[in-house]
Amino acid sequence: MDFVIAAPSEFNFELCLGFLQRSPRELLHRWNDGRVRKLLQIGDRPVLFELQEATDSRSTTFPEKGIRVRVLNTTLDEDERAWLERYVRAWFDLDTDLKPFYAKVSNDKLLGDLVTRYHGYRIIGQPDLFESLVWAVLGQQINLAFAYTLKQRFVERFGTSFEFEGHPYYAFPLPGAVAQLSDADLLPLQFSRQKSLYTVTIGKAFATQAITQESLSAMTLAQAKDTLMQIKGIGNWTANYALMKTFRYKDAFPAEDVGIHNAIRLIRNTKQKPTVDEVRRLFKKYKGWEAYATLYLWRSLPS
DNA sequence: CGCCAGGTTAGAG
DNA sequence: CTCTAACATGGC
Repeated sequence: MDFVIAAPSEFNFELCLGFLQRSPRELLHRWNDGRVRKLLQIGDRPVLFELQEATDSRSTTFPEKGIRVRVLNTTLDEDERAWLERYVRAWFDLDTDLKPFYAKVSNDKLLGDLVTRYHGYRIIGQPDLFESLVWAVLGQQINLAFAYTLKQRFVERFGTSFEFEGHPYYAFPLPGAVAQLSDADLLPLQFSRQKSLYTVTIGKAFATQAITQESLSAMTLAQAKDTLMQIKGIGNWTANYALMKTFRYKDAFPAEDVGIHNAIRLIRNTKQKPTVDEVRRLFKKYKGWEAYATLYLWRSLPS
């Protein structure tokens, strides 16, 4: 079965696909020839779907810009189809109107050129809060390539997989499984003791429902951030990263992020990186769009 | 080899 | 409250 999801004109599928193709170690989706495939669980059923750009301006049966969704391994009923459509819309942040952001920063010193060059680039979300938080912890204080190595080992070892046409499709490890892990499981994957502790702590917080995605989704950004930061290992950077990627708060951004700092340094062509306080001051002019300012700065970084 | 990496915490001052 | 050391190892 397949269907098309309409996308706004400020959407560039290729750029967004580029983000998903960042690391050859990524196991949570596969890509090939302009298409991306991902495994989800609907209830207890594996659902494997494929996305590709849907552009056919000659047709009047679907919009000029859109994403074609094909479900590969099963058939969905109407409720499930609607659920998958919402998932994809959220994944690619299709419901955000970027016009006000572009208008705001079109002449900005840092972002002006970037929003022209990467017009239609959107925040690829991480719809699952647990996955968002653990991935952020893996990325703390190490280079992204190594973070992907850790994630690959973690997902291979503790996630579940579903085979289709000879390829495995992985799902992220569930909190219940992660809560039962220890240093003995994670240090061999080259987690630091700190990452090991933080990962298991987050697993326990979700497994015991001390934290639930549902309860956080009802909070304000400040409330959600405070709640998350009570968990050991989740600081301001991690909380904001997850809130930006999972709940898509447009005003969330990880001010401590070294990628933001380096992007600003490179655009300004200066030797010194800005301080966190300076970044916060700079970002005041992006009020309401801090998450997107962050995205475009990240995109500006070399490879 | 040396410096840096999509930070956070605990402890000192 | 602010500042600093420790974490821990790959990537380049």
